[in-house]
Amino acid sequence: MPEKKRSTIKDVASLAGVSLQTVSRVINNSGPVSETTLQKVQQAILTLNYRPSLAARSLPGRCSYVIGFIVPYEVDYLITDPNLLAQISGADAEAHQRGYSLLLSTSGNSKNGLEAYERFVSNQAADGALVIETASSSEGSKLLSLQEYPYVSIGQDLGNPGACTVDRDNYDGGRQITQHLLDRGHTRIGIINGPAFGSVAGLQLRLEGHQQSMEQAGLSFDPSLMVYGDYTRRSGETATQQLLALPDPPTAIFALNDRMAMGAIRSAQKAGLRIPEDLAVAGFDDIPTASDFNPPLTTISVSSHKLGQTAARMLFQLIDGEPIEKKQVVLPVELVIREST
Amino acid sequence: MPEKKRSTIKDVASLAGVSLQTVSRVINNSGPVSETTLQKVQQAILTLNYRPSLAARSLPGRCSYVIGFIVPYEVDYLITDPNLLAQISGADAEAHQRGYSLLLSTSGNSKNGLEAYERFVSNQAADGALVIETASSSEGSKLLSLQEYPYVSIGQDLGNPGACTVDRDNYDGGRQITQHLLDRGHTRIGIINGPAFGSVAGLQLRLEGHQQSMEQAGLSFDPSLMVYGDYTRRSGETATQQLLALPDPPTAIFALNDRMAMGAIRSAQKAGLRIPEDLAVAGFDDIPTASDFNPPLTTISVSSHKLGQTAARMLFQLIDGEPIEKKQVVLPVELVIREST
DNA sequence: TGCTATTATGTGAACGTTCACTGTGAACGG
DNA sequence: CCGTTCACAGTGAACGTTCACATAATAGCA
Repeated sequence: MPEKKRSTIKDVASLAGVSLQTVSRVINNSGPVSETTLQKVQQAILTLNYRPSLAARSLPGRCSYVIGFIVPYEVDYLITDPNLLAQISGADAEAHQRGYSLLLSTSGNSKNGLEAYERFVSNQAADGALVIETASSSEGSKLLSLQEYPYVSIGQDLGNPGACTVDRDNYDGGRQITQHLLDRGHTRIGIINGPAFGSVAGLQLRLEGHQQSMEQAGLSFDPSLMVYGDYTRRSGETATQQLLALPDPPTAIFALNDRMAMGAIRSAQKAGLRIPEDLAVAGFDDIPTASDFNPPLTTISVSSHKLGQTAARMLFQLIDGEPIEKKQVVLPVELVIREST
Repeated sequence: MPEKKRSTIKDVASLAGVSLQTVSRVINNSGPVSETTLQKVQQAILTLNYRPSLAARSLPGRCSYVIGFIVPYEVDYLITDPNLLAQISGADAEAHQRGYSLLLSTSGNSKNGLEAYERFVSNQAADGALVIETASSSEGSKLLSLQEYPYVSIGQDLGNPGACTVDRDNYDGGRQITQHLLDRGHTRIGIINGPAFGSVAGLQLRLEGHQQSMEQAGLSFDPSLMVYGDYTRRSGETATQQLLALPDPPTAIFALNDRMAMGAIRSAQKAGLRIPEDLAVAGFDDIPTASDFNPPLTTISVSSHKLGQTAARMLFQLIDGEPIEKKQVVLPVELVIREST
């Protein structure tokens, strides 16, 4: 006979023959309980399949056992980012382990993206939030830090230099890709950058890594070999056409993300070039389809799952008020050499 | 001077000079309020930037203003599914519009995937849930329906034929792809199916659509032209090798998802075949990289955003206790013809 | 033995909101 | 002019949990 009402702490208490408070103590083991009562209570909890109500628990000013994950609205780019879900999943895994749940906000249909941030702060629906940083997210982060709301940025937080952030090592990635191309004998390396204006800090670092490698090899960075795209494959194609039309075209292209790299390859193939013999192409991010591409793409890989997990772990430190030794965490990246270079 | 405590309904009431209940009435417009008091209260709410506490609101047995989204744990396949996030985003948009938030559960690290389901039911953390149906999710759905927990399946709910489901029109998709290949003059069409055992109902429907088209054209479905993969690109490659090794190999391949189709193309190219001249290949799902592929993939497309949105809308009907006229909703699909056929 | 520290349990209030009532006046029909 | 109805506002309790405090029983020590 299934009960209509869910069992409450009261039911458990009366079944075990103890007071509410004792049951509460058992649940949170927040106080001394004798061995015998402990067992009685645990037995009762099991029998009734009792679970504390999240709402009631968070009411007395405590925590909500929920963390937020904010994905700023960015037309289609982010939503189709295959690595994003893995980041979310990583954060969820970490949250789950601590008995937390994950509240996702894609800050959907509201023109004013800030609404999503405000909800988190004043709703007290979540004890903290993870924020995917993009070109359009800095306002939101500023709002969070202003309210002293605990949050961790995934990516560079442009608005708040002192904020806690977790990011892949973009600098080292740019360095490694370039070094790899240099090792292959290339000296003229074309760059397909993101948008010229409003470019994200991550891309800037990739570029700096590139320059560093070039200079270390005694070469100088040639701005005439850099063109701009907008992350899409199509922009990678047109960018490549520009590069190949140069009087002295590059023998290798480093696209700052995989999609543009794929566009570059396609564009070059259409022009009759063989990859990698006539033109080497490398990307960045290692999206799942990078290995499926034709030819498979050399790129920079970082575990998105770990990225999310690390960020979540940091957020919990923040929530618990623990001191954070390192506010900016940079995750190591891995060069994945495939057939495109 | 920023207040430490968030403002409560009490603060609003005293500022507006009315009782708590009146404020509550304004918020939920659940009762008659005179024009003048209405304005006073609204003014006070604005001044204090007041937002009702979710926890307190859901405590008196009402709803939690949260819906869940359960993604069953499936090694890497689902997490890297680029369409999944769009579905989530669609559901979130719909939820957002109703003042709801979305609690995501990737049922992460718990071996026993059911834990995620139980949490939703007994925690009363969410008023209902959206469930991505996979081969491994039927147990969980059964648990939900047993507890009379409101939920909507995305995909076919194998465990509960009476459940509310939203799905793309797999049958029609299979039909359209096959018809398209027949129109191109192909009569021997190879099929790359999902796993032979534990295959999902969606795939079965795609196959039935295929058969229907074949029979309508006066052809019969040839089981010897069907091989099995496991959704991955690699399995598509080996499956294609099998098909091409046949004494009378097919001139076209219909892979039941895009990834396997990509594997098929790559495998055929390696064997020296031209796509689509020597072999036409079609997929299913229209993952973002399908158009980026080389050559771009002919496939079946459905708006994932809309899928999630429709499911959420249905869930809200369920939660509100509204009668559901159609429990199984099937979203129309679109044939996207690209260069691979 | 008596006095304090410790362990184990129970009691009442509080968290912020909504629900079921109760109480006003005013409008209306007879 | 009186009873009924309505529009509006307020009051107290309840939701399920935890917190601060009070109590009872045990143990430790002089």
